[in-house]
Order: sequence, then C-alpha cells, then structure tokens
Amino acid sequence: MPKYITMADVAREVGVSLMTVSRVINSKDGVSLPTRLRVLNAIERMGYRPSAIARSLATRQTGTVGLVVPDVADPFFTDVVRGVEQTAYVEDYNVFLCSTDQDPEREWTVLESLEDKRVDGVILCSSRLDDDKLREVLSQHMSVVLVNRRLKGEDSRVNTLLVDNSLGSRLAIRHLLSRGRRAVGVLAGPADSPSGRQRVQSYRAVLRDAGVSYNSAWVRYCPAGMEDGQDTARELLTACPELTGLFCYNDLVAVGALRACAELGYRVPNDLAVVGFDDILLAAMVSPSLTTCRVPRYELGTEAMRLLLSHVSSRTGECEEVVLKPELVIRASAP
Amino acid sequence: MPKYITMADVAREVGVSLMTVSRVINSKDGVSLPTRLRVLNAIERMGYRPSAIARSLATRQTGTVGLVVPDVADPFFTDVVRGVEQTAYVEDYNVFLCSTDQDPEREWTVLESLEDKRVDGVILCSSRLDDDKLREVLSQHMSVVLVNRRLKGEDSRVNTLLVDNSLGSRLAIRHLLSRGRRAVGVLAGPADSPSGRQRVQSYRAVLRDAGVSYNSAWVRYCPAGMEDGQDTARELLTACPELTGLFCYNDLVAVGALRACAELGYRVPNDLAVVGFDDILLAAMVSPSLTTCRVPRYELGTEAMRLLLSHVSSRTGECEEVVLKPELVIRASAP
DNA sequence: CTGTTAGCGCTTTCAA
DNA sequence: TTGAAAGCGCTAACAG
Repeated sequence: MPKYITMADVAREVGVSLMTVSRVINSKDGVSLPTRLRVLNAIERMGYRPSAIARSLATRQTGTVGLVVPDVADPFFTDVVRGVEQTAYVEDYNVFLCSTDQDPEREWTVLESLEDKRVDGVILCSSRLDDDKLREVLSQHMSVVLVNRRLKGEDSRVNTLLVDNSLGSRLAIRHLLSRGRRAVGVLAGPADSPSGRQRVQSYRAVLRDAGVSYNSAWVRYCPAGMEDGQDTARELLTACPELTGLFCYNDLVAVGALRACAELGYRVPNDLAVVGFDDILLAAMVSPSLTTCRVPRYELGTEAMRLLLSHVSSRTGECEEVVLKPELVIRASAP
Repeated sequence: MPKYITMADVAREVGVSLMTVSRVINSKDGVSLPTRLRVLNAIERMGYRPSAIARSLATRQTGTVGLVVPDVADPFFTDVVRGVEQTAYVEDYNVFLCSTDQDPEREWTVLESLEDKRVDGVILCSSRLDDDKLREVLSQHMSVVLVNRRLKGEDSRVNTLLVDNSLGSRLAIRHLLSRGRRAVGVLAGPADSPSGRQRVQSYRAVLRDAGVSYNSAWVRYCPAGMEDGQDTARELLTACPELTGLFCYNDLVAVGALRACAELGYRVPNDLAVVGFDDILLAAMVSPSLTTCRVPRYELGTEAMRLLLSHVSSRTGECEEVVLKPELVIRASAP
C-alpha cells in the first residue's frame, strides 16, 4: 500500500511554502532558479506526483472525458475508441470508457455517472435516448460531441460528428446499378436507426433518379448482428427471389447475408451481388471478400476528441458540425 | 454551461446542516424520516448530484480503475475490455481505458497518469515492461491485477490472472499428432512474449513425450499481426516443405498463414493442418474455418475486475493467482 | 437526531 | 521572489 506524498511533504523537505512548490509544478514564474532547482530535485527524489483529484477540486477541470458507445466489442466502435484514446493520450487526457449495451436506461445511468465524476466533456456515440431525455442529460455536461446522431435545436450547445450516409448509399447503389443489378434489396438495420433510415431514403432516391422501379418488400429492417443478417437475408431472399443485388446496413449483416446465400445455394456475386457498410477487418477476410463503403472510423474518433477539446478550451463555447465521407471499396462480392 | 449544485445549496434550501444532507446521500442513519424526506425531495427537485471529485478527496477512494491494454482494437483485448466494463458497471465503478500501443514507454506514462488520477486499482494486460520497471511503477498503485504476466517475488502485492498456455498448446499439438500430423511447425509470436515461449515449451514437451522428433527450424518467432503471420508462414513453408501441421500464436497469425497457403498453393487441411489460438470472431468466419484454442476472454475481463475489487475492499490485502483454461475448438482447418 | 469543527491536497487571491 | 489565508465540495470525528 503506497502512501501518497503530498505537496506539503515536499515543501517541508525543501523548507519553502506550498505556493513555491505549486509554482514549480505548474511551471509558473516567480521562483528563483536556485529554489526551483531545489524543489525539482526534492520532487524527483521523493517521487512526488501531484494529486489530480485535489487539483481538479481546486481548478474545476478534471482532464478526463467520457466516451460512451453502444458496444465496446463492436468492430466499428473499437476503431472509434482507438482514435479517441490516441488523441486523448497526446493531449494528456484520460478517458472513461462506458458501454451502454444498446440499453437507453444504461446509457442514462452512465451519463449520470460521468457527470458525477465531473468529466470535462462527453463523446456520445449512436445514442439511443429519445430527443428529450438526451437533451436533459446532456444539459448537465460541460462539453458534448454527438457522433452518428443529430439533436435538433441544440446545435449551439452540442458538437455533431456525422458520417455522410447518403453519399455512402448513393455510391453503393449506383455501383450495383452500373453493373446491371436492377433488383436491389436492402437489409436496412434497426428500424430506429437514423443512419439506416437515411440510407434507405437515398436508396430510393437513386433508384427513382435512375428510373428504376423497386418493390417496398425489398427493404427489410433487422438488428445489426451477423446472425440477424443471416436470418433476415434468408427470409428476404426466399420471399423475393428476383433480387440480383443486396445492400446491407453494415459488414456484419452483410457477412450474415453471405452465409444465407451459401445456405440457399445462391452464388455470390453471380446470382446476387452483396455490398456492406463500414469496411471492418472482417470484410476483406471473408470469401467472397466484401464490397463495402469504408467509413473512416479511426478518424471519427480523433475528430470527435479534437472537437471536444476545442470546445473545452474555447472561451466562446461555439459548436461545430462535421461530416466525414465514406468511400466505396470494391471487392469480390460485387465487382 | 451547467452550474453544478453543491451540498451547501441543498442544505440552505432545506434549512439543515451539511452533515444532514451528507447523511441522507450516504444512506446513513441518524436522520429523522421527515427530515430525510425533505432533503431527498430537495435533492430531486434541484437536480443535485454529489461531486465524486470532492468525495474522493475526502474519502481517498475514487471509484475508478485503470485498464491498460496493448491495443484497444485487438479483438482479443476488445472482449477483455467488455468483461471489465460490464463488471465495473454492475459494481458502480468507472474505468479509464488506456492503450499502450505495445510501447513500454507509453505503458509507463499511462500508469503514471493513472496514479495521478488516484485510481483505486489497475488491471494491466500483457505488460511489456521489464520486471524492475514493472515492480517500480506498480508499487505506486493500491491494487493491481496483472493479466497474462507473472512478476516473480511480488505475489503478495499483486494479483495475477493467467491463461493456461501449456494446456492450450498440449491440446493443439496432441490433436495434430492424433490426426497423423507429425511434422508440426510453430509460428510462435513475438520472441519476447512469455505466453509464446510457454507454448513453444509445451510443444517440445508433447513431441518429446510422444517420441516424435522435430526440427528447431520449424519454430519461428514473428510479430502478432495478420500480415506478419502471412510473411513468416511463407518463409517457414518455403524453407520447410516437409511440414504437415502448423500451430500459430494467435488467430490473426493463423489467418495470415492461411493466406500464405493459398498463395503458395498449399491446400488446407489436406497439405497442411493449421491451428490458431484465442478463437476470435474471425476464426469461425474465414474459409477454411479455423481450428483453434478458445480463450475465455470475456471471463478474463470479469475475473480481473472481480480480483481487483476483492483486493480493494479486503482489509487483509491478500493476493490471488487465478488460471483460466482454454479449450480446443475443432473446425475445418484441422479437422 | 442534528450540528460544529477540521481536514482531504491543491490553487487562487492578496500581502509582504 | 516568496508566503499566508481562504476556499474548492465533501466526509470524519466529536459534540450537543
């Protein structure tokens, strides 16, 4: 059990006041070089480390941020976390990682616990809270970055970081059309996912613009896991054997679809071209390898942290909205 | 910018002293029911949340732990993180996630930053620090759980959580031998990885016990990524075409080996049987699907957190060593 | 049952 | 250039 050295210990050792030690620690001037050196020496010798807790209480800044994600193990958020962590490290912040497990109540709870810990700010990914709840809990936080979610009316208090879903959708669907796939189905992800809905909208728009007719039965909502994708793909393909292309909510769902195809005897891409979303590591690894929309997930993390810190240290408190662009990666499942 | 309510605000509002409010918050008795109710009511109404910072300073307990991993995005640690986070949530702790990026200096730095934040304890996974440095930095922490690493001589101050690598290795090699693969190579992972070395040792022991001769050229150390596995496998297979089996440091390396096989025209499992380690999601997904040693990663996380909390709240400060057992999962790459 | 007095370890005035 | 005093928001130890 280590006994923490305090500033008073150091001051006593050197024979100066607390303030002198404090000044040295914070590299403030007003300390003669000889004194500074003696203090520095004592600090080193005694192994003194200032208590961030005490400092936080006095300065009202904790040097910590909260990162809230639906699922730590989801390969999508895994990279976001990496990005946040990396930038935090460089900027000398620590990050509280919280998983909500997709549960709004748990999301609420962790946001409160972060408030208790007096984090300097929060990065909230893919929030499942409804607008009112979200507004309420966020109003308690000093700085906020919302990732993958827009909150109307709060643009002045909340930073927003989005992926251009419409663009992704357009790239994917146009690619399929350009390859002669005119009957394109969609595994649209959770019905309550804004990004899913956005992509379906763009899907419709592209087909309309291209003068290609489509059937509303071709679009199915589904949970975002691989098993879910497999099950829903099986249903969709059985119900609509006319499909020649399939656009999936994410790569996990797409891999599920691939498995459903294998199961049903569909050859990919001959019988059915499949496009995913995100470009997780797995996408390049399955066979056939997956054509997909690459989302810059790591950059999502670094950018989120950048937005947060710039808000924290800005006197004005102005907020930004940043949109990152996906790009199409063409592989074997939809060449 | 929210203005935080303080305990004094609540006390003034209700017309009682700080202590009464404090007692109510901490559910201590010595407060009459009517008073308690009035306080509770005010807290609710004013939206008061006690500052964990101030409380930490007073109690010398922060309700936070540090989790240090080499790489947040590594699918292995991803599940460990999930386990830790889950248990932390249930037990009302917050976790600081730190990535070391395999860099000993960074590891040192983050451990110091966690010390500054006065975490109640630290879970350190696969530390790359040498014994002395490790001992030094850990001596500054109240409670420690070392995962995948043993530190001799500190058993009384440090909890240890290990995977039974020997067992895993034995299961894998015996499986290969039982299928008639007698020329088994090893992609052993980083030369400085204790778990890698442990597995190589068991590999030798099993062959010796089985009376099977082997060639030391069959064992190659390599970095732990997929590309690394692919490169090293290519070299190994080219140099030792007599191999009929391959035991890999982890699944990523094994998948790399699979790719090298495809490249070189080896059929798996006909020409070469491949066994991985860990059983990450990817293992079941590649083709041929990967035979591997499943490591209970999520349990590693929950158990680590359990060990930590039991140490934190134990008056005695006794430490434990726990070993978790892997099991063989037989799939197509080595049926 | 309730309140008062001291800190926890640091920073922020303001004096010297 | 240095230091003394007060306070950040809370709890622990005693009173009453």
